[in-house]
Amino acid sequence: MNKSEIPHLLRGDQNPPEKLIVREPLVIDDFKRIIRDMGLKVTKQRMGILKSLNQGRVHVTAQEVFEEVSQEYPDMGFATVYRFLRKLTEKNFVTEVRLGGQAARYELTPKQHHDHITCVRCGRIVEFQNLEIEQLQEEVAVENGFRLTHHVLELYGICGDPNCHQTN
Amino acid sequence: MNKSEIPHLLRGDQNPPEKLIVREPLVIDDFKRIIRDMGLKVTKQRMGILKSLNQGRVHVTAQEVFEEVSQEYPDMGFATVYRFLRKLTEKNFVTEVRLGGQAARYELTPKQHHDHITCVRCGRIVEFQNLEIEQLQEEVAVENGFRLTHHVLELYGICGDPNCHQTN
DNA sequence: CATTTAATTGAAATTAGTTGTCAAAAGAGC
DNA sequence: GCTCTTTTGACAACTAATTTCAATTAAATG
Ligand SMILES: [Mn+2]
Ligand SMILES: [Mn+2]
Ligand SMILES: [Zn+2]
Ligand SMILES: [Zn+2]
Repeated sequence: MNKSEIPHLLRGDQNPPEKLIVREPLVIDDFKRIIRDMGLKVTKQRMGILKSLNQGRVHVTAQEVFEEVSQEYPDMGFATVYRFLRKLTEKNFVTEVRLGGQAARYELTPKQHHDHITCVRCGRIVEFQNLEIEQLQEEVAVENGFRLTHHVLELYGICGDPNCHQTN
Repeated sequence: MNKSEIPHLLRGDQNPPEKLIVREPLVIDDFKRIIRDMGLKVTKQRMGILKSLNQGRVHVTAQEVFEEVSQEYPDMGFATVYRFLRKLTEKNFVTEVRLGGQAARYELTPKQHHDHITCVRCGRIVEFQNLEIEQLQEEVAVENGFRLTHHVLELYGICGDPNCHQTN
């Protein structure tokens, strides 16, 4: 990874930032538990999809999951990925992130709720948590006579990478 | 409109709420000015699209615009609506609102920036403005080494309409 | 007003992402 | 292993949006 991509270095901070959103990696047995908790059968395809979500990049598309799992199970179908991602999302084991009309991205739902800020130049996604904003959203809902169920907060901007600051 | 759909009445407020986001209706000459400002030719299709956006419902889909303009110009094509809405959006005369993977909705960009809260039961969309949240978004961006360009904040919940409170 | 020219149009094809269908394959309980 | 039900992959279908292209039209020019 290019050092210039790391904002805290550009800002001259002394220590690397703690990753804001903590993810405790899962093991094989966790995958099985997740699948059985949903009342579904454990299959190699489903195990592969969870394994793929659990390692490597965090916000992946169905396409990316498909490609990754296909390495191990070459005759897996697209539909299986979409179907299982949908189930996981319904049961909140996975969170769907939709960035501006593009393909949906998926991540294993971490303990802490968070939102995202995306670089419009390089596509880098940074996670953040802001309890003040969360609280204010509740207030806005009440003021308008709503009971809040969920929200989508996506920030877009230009990140600290010098490549992303080109004026063109 | 059903009285029970109006949150301020349910909350027992004395006066109807001022519409938070003010929209000064445009006239024919404004449409022409908008089109010419973009360096485009004035056509009856484009005039019809702007007229449609200017009257009636605020957050409309391309489909809805197409249907409305088709009444007057029955042989207008879909592509014309999409093309012009895209141009208008690029030039910020129109704002695209995307609610959860559905078809994009469009509105003439009003003077004041605002966000939306949508009822997950009846689909009603209410506009709001919260400068505190806007400010906090800026701070979040800076903290993460970003220069903020824009954001998407969509709240979802259950509105004041009794029909929307059914526990089913 | 007529001529010219480049922009715009509608129809249809195309794309991207996702969902539905269905017969064959494969888990899970016995 | 046998049975029953779920799950699967292939492929069709679907939705929203975009692209292509020949015909039409706005508008600049004289
Ligand atoms: Mn995330
Ligand atoms: Mn609005
Ligand atoms: Zn960047
Ligand atoms: Zn409602």
